[in-house]
Amino acid sequence: MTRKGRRLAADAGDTSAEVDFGQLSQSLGYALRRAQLAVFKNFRDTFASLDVTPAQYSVLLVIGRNPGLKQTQVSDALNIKRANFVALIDALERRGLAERTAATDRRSYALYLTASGRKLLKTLDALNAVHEDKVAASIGQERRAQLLALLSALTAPLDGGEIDDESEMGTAG
Amino acid sequence: MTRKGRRLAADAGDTSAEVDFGQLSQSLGYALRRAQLAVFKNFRDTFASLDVTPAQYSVLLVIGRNPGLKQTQVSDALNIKRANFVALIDALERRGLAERTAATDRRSYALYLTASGRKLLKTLDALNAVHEDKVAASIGQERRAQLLALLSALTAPLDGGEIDDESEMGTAG
DNA sequence: GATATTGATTATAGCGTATAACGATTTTGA
DNA sequence: TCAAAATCGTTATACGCTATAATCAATATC
Repeated sequence: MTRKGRRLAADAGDTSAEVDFGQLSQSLGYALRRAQLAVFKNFRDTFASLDVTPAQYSVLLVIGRNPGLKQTQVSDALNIKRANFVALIDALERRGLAERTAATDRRSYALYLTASGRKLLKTLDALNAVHEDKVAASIGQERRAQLLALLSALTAPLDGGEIDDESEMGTAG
Repeated sequence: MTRKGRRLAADAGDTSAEVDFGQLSQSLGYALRRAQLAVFKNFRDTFASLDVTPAQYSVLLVIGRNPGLKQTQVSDALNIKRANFVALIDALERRGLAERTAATDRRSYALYLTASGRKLLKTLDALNAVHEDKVAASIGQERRAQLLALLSALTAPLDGGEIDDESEMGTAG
């Protein structure tokens, strides 16, 4: 029996008592939020033993693949305000995973991973593959790829190019 | 060469300078996060004139569709900690949109929308339809439905049922 | 009727995010 | 060349969202 509206049993009122979610059941934003929280929770659980957050992994990954970037470049790429990036890179440096080195432009630093940072990143990449597999398990690789495609199709226009109020919409299929 | 990794032009270093995102480009979590932020931003923009947040809309909607629920039931349904729900419902009550009324169980309140709350909710529902249309415009109704289905298929198992570490995975397609 | 549980609340702490302002440095353009 | 503007990293700060523990009143349990 596939109920269309999402419903939950209320632990409190033991009788009947299910909650009608109305249009929330058809809301992309609500579904995205729930999915994102669930996936991030899985990520955090997977990475908990190494004490690495999603944001930290993304920073290590970007520095590892783009050695020598300055802070602004990394933070811009990851949509992190440069002011908030300071504490992030501080923590990674304190743990001996990344380092700020002098750049030709003396206002900035060139960021690199340390040997230990590169080594950890390899572990993290492997863990991340495990995490992605776990997440994809419920829908399978094919649907996972579909989902990725749909998400970037959804994100790109909202993110960068403004949506014109006057533009025809709804028949993009 | 079609670069597989997502890349961004660096505004700073004018030459070359694109950022390699590596496995982030194929990460469901990262894609979900970006999509969710983009969609929520669109929501906030759409609802800004009425000063209603996504959380507030969800509360009004659930109370409107389930009059008489107690705070715990609403907050549980929306995955809001009951402690944090207090300020939320306080604000709605202060604005004259919802009200706490005496319940038979005198520890709790029965929540209802006021007349003004019901009226606003109608406006919000209309606005929400506009918002959803705007969001769906980039991918069309068909793909929007696909996306919703994929998201709930992804969320449900991670959310409720634990994923067994020993279970076979990856070939669910 | 003593004890445990529930519902709402307060206080508090943490994290993520946002802005403004600052000092040092580099770039610019008159 | 030199003053003004822009850039880079940083600090301070504030807001929102989330999480936990503790409290009080009321109810349920046995």
